[in-house]
Amino acid sequence: MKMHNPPHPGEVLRKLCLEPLGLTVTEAAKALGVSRKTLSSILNGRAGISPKMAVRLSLAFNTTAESWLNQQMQYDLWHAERNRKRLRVQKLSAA
Amino acid sequence: MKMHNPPHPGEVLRKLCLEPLGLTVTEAAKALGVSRKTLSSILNGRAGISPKMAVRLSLAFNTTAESWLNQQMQYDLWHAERNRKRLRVQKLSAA
DNA sequence: TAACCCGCAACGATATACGTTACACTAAAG
DNA sequence: CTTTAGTGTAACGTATATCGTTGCGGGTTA
Repeated sequence: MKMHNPPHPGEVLRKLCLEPLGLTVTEAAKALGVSRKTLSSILNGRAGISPKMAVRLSLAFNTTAESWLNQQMQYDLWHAERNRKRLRVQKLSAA
Repeated sequence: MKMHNPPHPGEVLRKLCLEPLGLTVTEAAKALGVSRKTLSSILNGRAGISPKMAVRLSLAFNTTAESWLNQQMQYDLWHAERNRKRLRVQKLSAA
């Protein structure tokens, strides 16, 4: 069981992509082809990274879309697992 | 570049979980705590596997939620990559 | 025939991604 | 001090997605 809160991918994006290149949010949003608000929401953890956005990031920053989606998945999964005790689910397979 | 269409996770779910246990859709849906329609949509490729659903599957079938979300991610990513040429994105990092 | 299972259409509630516009705050430059 | 650039974010609209309920037609089986 992994027990530490995975960072929101937006934080990583800012620290690893925008800051090293000295990019402003406005500049990066324009280059990515999205609105400033859309990028800002991601950077501040108010929106997730969609598959389409992951592809945009891969094109702009020469990375893999998979790595971005993977981070998003880990983040979503961690939050979903936190509430798993509230789900009433019967076991269907033998342990 | 991976070039083969990844299967929809719903197919895998049916083949690897429902059929081996001889479960009907109705039974499985009840055990998972979702409506028959919800599960049917997933099995027939009309809905994706959400993080919450992945946790339900992990509890019912003694698997990892990550494996289900990973399959969903590969599926979504493949479809997003297919249209990446339509995205107007500027490169921001040196190759 | 009757009981059960299935896919699916229709409708609503809720959430997310994305856009535009507008406002207030900050920091830097004139 | 005034102007400007950058930022966060609220409001509002649109499109799409998950998930629920209800109901219907078709298939299988007892």
